[in-house]
Order: sequence, then C-alpha cells, then structure tokens
Amino acid sequence: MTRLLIYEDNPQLREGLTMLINGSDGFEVLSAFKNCNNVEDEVRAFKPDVILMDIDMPGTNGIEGLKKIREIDTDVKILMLTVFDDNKNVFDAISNGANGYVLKKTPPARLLEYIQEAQTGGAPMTSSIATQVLKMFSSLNNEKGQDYDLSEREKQVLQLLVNGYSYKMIAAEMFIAIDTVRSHIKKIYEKLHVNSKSEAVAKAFRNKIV
Amino acid sequence: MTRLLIYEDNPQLREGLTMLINGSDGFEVLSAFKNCNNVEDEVRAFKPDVILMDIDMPGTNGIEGLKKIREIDTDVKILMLTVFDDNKNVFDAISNGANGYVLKKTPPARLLEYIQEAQTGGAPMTSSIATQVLKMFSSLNNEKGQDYDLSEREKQVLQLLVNGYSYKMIAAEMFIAIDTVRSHIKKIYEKLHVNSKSEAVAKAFRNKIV
DNA sequence: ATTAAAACCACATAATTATGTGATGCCTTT
DNA sequence: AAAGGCATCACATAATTATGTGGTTTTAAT
Repeated sequence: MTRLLIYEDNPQLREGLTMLINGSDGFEVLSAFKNCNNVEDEVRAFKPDVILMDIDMPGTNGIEGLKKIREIDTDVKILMLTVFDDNKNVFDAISNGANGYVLKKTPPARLLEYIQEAQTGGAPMTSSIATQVLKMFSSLNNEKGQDYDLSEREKQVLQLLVNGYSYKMIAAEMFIAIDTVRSHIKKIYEKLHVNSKSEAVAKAFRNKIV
Repeated sequence: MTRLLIYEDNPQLREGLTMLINGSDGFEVLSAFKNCNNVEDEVRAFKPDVILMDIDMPGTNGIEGLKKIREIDTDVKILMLTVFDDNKNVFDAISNGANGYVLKKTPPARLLEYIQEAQTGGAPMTSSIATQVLKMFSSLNNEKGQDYDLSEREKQVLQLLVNGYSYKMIAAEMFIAIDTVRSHIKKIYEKLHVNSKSEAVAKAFRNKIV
C-alpha cells in the first residue's frame, strides 16, 4: 500500500487527485492540504511514502515546501506537479532533492505509474521535463570556453600555478630555470589578458582550462 | 511515419526489434546494422527520424557511434539502449547529445511510446536512468564542501581576491586599511590551510565558497 | 629559405605579497 | 567579569611576483 500526502491549492484538482488515487488499488491518500505552512509537522505526523507537491502555490510555494521537507526527511519520495515545464523551477526542484517532476496534464493512469516508480526509487519525469534536464546537464558540462591558444608548456605551467606551486617549485618540477618560468607566465598573462597569478588561476577555473 | 535505423550487435535482438517496430502502425525500420563502422554514410543515406543505438557493441561502441552521428547530424533523435543503468555511460551519452536512454528490458509497448516521445522532442528515460541523471545533477550543484568557518568579512575579502583584486584595491573597496586586509587574509590562509593568494583562490573555486 | 612561434635562459628593478609582533574596541558566551 | 572571536590598524622585514630588456636554439609553417 502506497501512502500519500497531497499539497495542491486548487480545490478541484486536490479533490480530483484524492479521488483518483483513493479509487486505485494499492494507493491511499492520508491527507491533502492546500498549502505548505505546516508541512514539517504534517510529514512527521503522517509519515507518507510519497508526497505530491504542486509547484505553484500561494504562500509557501512547492520549492520552499520541498526544502522544508528535505530538512527533516531525506527518504520520503517527492513528486513535483506543475503546469509548465519551466526551466528555473525544474532546476531548483532537482537541486533540492525532488524525486520526480511531472506535468499536471499527465493522464491519470500514467500518474499512478509515476507514483509507483517514484516509490521504488525511480525518477519519473514527463519527457518534456527530461529534455530540460538533459539540456541543462549538457550545457553545464560542455561549455568549456576558449583555451586561449595556450601552448602545451604554458598549460603545464598554468596547471602547476593552479595547484599552488611557486615559481621556484615550478622550475624544479619542470626542470627549467626560474627565469624560464617567468617567461612562460608572462606569456600566459598576455594570452589570458590578466596580470597576476591569482587572476590567472581564477580564469583557469572559470574557463575550465584546467 | 517514423523512420528508424537500428544499431545492435545481437542478431536476435536486432531481428526482434525490427519485427516489433515494423509490425506497428506508424513505424518503419529503414535498416538495421550490427556495428557502427559506417554509421556516418548510413545516416546520410537513410536520413532516419530516430536511431536506436545499442551502447555495448564490439568495435565502435554506441557512445562512439553517437559522437560520429552528432558530427554530421544534430537533429536526428538518438535513443540509447543498454542492459545496465551504468553511471559512466549515462553521463557520456547525455554529454554527447543523446535524446533518450532506455533499458533493453523495457516492454515493447513502452519502447514504442519512447520512440514517439523522442521524435517529438521529448527525452524518454527509464526511470532508473533518470535517477542516475538527477543524482549526477544534484551532486554537481550541491556539493559545496565546508565553508571553513570564514567570517562574513573574510568571505568578502576572499571574494575580492577571487575577482583579481590586489590588497590595495580590496582596502579601497572595503574602506579599510591595507594592514587590515593583510590581517583578514592571514586569517583566511589559516582557516583554509594555504599560504598564498592563488592557493586560496583555487580552494575557493574547488570548494565553491564563492 | 625565411619567418614565426615556442622554449629556453639571464639580469635588474619595482611592486606586491607573506609573515611576525603588537594593539585597540566591540560583541557574545560563559 | 573574563575569555574568545572578530574587525580594525601599525610597523617591519623577507620572500615572491611582475615587468622590462635582451638573448639562443629548436621546431613548424609559408
């Protein structure tokens, strides 16, 4: 038996969801609330398996509710409900430990499947939401800016700078004179348009050169 | 009519998929191959809507095949097939522009739905795969290590260091004496266990203090 | 063959950074 | 009331870094 709590401000939808779920074998709605004002107490009291959480609610919105719940319970499965596949909310929901993210227009049969999947450790997502997630994901990992035409040797030096090496240590590490290290670094600064070690290090991180 | 290419080294599965899809209204398998050796030519020749790509193939594996295809065609939808929800492959597939990622054990009816969803811009994923993705995602963004008990003022100073400010500039920016800046920085070094500006900057980035 | 870039080295000087030792006032916790 | 952390400032010195000028040699491109 999957035991649920529902948070949804729209009375029709709240009633509809409750009826649908209670009318299905293996599911039971413990209670349904119209806001998240006392979400911590409610979750503690009912100990549900799965929570359906509307994103757009007056007062404490769904993301806030999600955060509150995650502070006191990291296990309960939380399925976010929304009308839009809104980029910002998807990101926030995922970052804060939502287990799934589905559109409200999901057909009832599908929704029950999603609930079940969430309970068994899956991460059900409407495929349009999944698209958003993948886009964010690949953009996060593929934007590795320019490499500023650093030569191999210059990249090595920059890498060592990033690792906190002094000129002297770099010279020893690379078996070259300290003046050569200076030369390389001067060239690196020109190419990166900076004029200090820490700026170079910062730029290296920001542009994922290292 | 959704037109597909299939890449799958296992003859039984290849045949099975072809039969299944060809036997379904609205789907047509243009051709099925046992490896990706000539994937570019084949994609160019057939111009499919969707490609089913097995991950684990001898020779050019599915990830390599994916990369090859994406070099010549960024629009065709590519659905990765795999037996395991293997972390590393999921990551690579997503980073390289796969449109979906489903387990081979997906029931036939579901698979057809997934193909359709992929074609219409969705990102179908077996929910266990989606779980992986969400985990990677939130680990990427939530691991903000310790904050090393930096005071507010120290955080400000560190922030300015990261932005490439010199002591003099920090003093001006914060309306304090340069010696005070030194004090703060000395304390910061102690707390971060470093002893140079660039190490502090690097640590700030690595631990997402800034 | 000439050019250009990269990699290497040297000397010199100015600026910045690192480190130590003190000191004062404020606020919070004990 | 005392203790500790925080924020502020001062003076001094050593070390490191930034910058300029000027080289040689090797390698790759035109």
